[in-house]
Amino acid sequence: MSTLSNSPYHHGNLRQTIIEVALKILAREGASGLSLRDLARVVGVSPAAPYRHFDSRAALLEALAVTGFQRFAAAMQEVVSSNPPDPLVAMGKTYVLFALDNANLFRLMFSPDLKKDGRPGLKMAADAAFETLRSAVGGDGQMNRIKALSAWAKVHGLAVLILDGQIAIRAGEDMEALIAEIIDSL
Amino acid sequence: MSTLSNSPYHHGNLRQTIIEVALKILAREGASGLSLRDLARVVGVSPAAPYRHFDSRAALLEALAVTGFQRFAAAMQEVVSSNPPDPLVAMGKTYVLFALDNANLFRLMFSPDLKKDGRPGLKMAADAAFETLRSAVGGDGQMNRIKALSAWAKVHGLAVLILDGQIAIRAGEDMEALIAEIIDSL
DNA sequence: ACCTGAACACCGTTCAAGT
DNA sequence: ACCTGAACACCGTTCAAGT
Repeated sequence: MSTLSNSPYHHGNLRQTIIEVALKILAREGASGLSLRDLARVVGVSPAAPYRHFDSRAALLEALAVTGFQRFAAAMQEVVSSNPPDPLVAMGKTYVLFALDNANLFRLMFSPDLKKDGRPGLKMAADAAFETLRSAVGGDGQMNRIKALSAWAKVHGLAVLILDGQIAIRAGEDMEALIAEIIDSL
Repeated sequence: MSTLSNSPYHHGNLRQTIIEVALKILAREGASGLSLRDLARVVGVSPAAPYRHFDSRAALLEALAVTGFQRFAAAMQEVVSSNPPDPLVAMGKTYVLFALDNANLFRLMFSPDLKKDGRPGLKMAADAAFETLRSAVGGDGQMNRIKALSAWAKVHGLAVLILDGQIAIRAGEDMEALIAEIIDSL
């Protein structure tokens, strides 16, 4: 049971609170706008407090990215479970829409700075998420490696280019329809 | 003619010197490892000196990214000029190899933080580079918009996934051969 | 066990002042 | 015109000290 104390962070929930607030700031400002000191200020805690729960800023970002991969994997699982007529196409659309709906989180998941640190938890979460993809797509042996990589590259590239604003919508065009047209050619 | 003075930056070449040194640091450390103060130290100038030539750190990064898009466009022009049997495939391979050979520069060119600032020079350089692509590929009207975007997404996605280490090489496999196999299916 | 306060070594940026 | 020196408001991180 939670107490009515106004210093609830002695009760072990600071870590979770930090992650939740950080996810909100990330969604609004992007990773570069997420500072540990500012985060501590928002949460109402001293600048040193987050270090009880995360080794470093990079460790916090890793935790956020891991959350992102888990949500991503869940979205993929869900669309597969719904037994769509063409699973590959359905997953491709979900992949791109997830990126658009979680733009800054998606960018963090593939951030080179995070990868540079070689954090093992991130790679594990990413591998787990993509294993979900692989098993759904190649589980029956219908696709070879080259075809699977081609499909992945196309879907991922589409997501990244739209996020970057490189693929812009034209007058009278609908982004979801455009995505569907491109993914349908898988 | 250059002087033998040991303070050559009164002669108007500090801007160019900064860009050259910054490109080297970028290649080694990535954008997050490029600090203006460190850069000034390496060049042998005060921390405020770069501000005579660049409005901000973001303005310097933009200049580097613009240089990147110019080199990228030049690489694309060159491969088209060599009249390859299949221009689309040849450009695709050059696209991916450029990304691998200039990893940190390529990442900067598509950096969300840079885009976030809405710097107009960056968008112009990017548009010019991709116009080169478009005119080479769609100039004869053989490709429609969907096919062109599909090819672009696939090539760009392949580059990004390899850079991120998501597409790893297997035993006895050669990365260039793998790229060729994937691009050949364009 | 968990958090605070103060400190250290950095940043990006500005601005008066020097040549 | 171009650069310096010093300052300001920030960082991430560490560490002794408090409860």
